[in-house]
Amino acid sequence: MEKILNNISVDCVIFGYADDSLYVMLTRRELMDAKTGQPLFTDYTVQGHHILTGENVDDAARRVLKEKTGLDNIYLKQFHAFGDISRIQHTNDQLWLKTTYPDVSDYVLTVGYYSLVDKTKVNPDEAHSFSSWFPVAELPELGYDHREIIDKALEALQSAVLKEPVAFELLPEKFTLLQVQRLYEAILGVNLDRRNFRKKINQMKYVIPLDEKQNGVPHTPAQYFIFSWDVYHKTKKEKYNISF
Amino acid sequence: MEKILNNISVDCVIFGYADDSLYVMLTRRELMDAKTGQPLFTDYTVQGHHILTGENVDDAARRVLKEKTGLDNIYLKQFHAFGDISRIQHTNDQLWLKTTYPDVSDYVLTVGYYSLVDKTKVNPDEAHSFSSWFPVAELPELGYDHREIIDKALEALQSAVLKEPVAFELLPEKFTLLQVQRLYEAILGVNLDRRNFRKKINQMKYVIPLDEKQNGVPHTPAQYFIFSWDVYHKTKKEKYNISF
DNA sequence: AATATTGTGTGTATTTATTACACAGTAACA
DNA sequence: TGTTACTGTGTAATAAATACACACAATATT
Repeated sequence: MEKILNNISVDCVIFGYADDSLYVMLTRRELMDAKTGQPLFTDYTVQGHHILTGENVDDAARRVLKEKTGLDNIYLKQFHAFGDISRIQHTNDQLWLKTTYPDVSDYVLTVGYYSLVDKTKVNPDEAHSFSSWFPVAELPELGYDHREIIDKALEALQSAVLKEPVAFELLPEKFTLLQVQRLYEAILGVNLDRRNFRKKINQMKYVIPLDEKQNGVPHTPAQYFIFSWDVYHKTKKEKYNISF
Repeated sequence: MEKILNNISVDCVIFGYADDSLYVMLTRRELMDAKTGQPLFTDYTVQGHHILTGENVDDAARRVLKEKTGLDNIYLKQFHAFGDISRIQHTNDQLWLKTTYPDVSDYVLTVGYYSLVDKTKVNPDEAHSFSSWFPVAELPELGYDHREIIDKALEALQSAVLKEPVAFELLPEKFTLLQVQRLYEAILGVNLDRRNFRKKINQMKYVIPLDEKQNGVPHTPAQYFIFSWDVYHKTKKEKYNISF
């Protein structure tokens, strides 16, 4: 019999990419006054859930991601555990918990994960009815410590894409160099020089040009590339460069 | 009244530096057969403890570090949460828990922290009687999933010292360039070219030469330097260099 | 007094990476 | 036929990474 552990949860910061922009999936939280039927407050949270008995914490995160996006086998990475006693102590959070989840403990440690999904592949029907996408730069009011969680998730994602080719996980199998650049720009929040960026990517042996070009685009068709994890793993070297 | 939370703990991987080498502090775990008085097994674990009610998880880690080393205000960083159901399921671990901590839950999520201390400043009297230092390259048999925890802690430390000047936290206020180099070599486990390393450090404006030299050393006395976090923070720039 | 030991301080040539920057061309569409 | 939007390309300047050798100073050893 699966029960929830009332003091351990996971929270998934689901980054969605589309239209050259980065979004976060958030769930609306609205508490109604029992008497008047008026909303007491409205805010948003990232997707989370308590872990179940007998469940690995990584599996709990995958479960939440699957529930909210319908997606499996997606890049999903733990980035930090949040365990301050104050994290669920604000008035709205206490009200919400007491009325909605009376069994939850006073103290909940949550393990934060982020993932990076193709926003266009998340079927709105599969997403939870109260969930929607917000541009990372324009977040609404957030519950609990979820502002901190999202900030830290974004920092972790930004570090990750500079150090490992995880961004390629998100691109279609065949992609153009502009697609790679736009993705990096969306994640990092900066503009990158096109020619220098292409030079950089071109020197990566594991980004392999195909004999195939775009079709039906209203401009010079771009060459397609594929990413090879195989070549990547076979050719990568340890680097010991101090850079701060 | 402070109680322990029986399903959440912290584990501190305490790295100690001395003699140009990196060590890990481990605690001996020996279970005796109640009848024969013979040891059933002996192994080692990193220092951990369950968190207490009303305690921030970061504070729990600080508490453990203080208990085991007597040290306060030391670089201590959370690096990963470990929450697989199998992590305390091995025979020795179950035997140990059932006889020693019967109240502990079947499932314990642990939050891993690492710290970096001056091994020579850890007073052996203050250290737990069963604790001792092991070179990172020669670890004994480890309990639970502590091999994985230590491996991941070391990777996190290695990444951290390349990206941020945290290694300087460990050096004495006044240090020589060779001391910096030896510390990096110990943490990274590689040899670095002396002239290139000095060139690198010398270009850092926040590593400031003093008008003071070593004394009583059996070779040319080296110049002392200090590290300035102030200058560091004032001069640091965001970098967006892809490097993998 | 001589010598061994151990670490200090210094420079250059080569290669590689980073940065800043401009123009001609192609496919679709209006 | 022009407009739009993106492709593909190169160079000069600067900065960083790498590989590598010798003279010197302070102490300890004989």
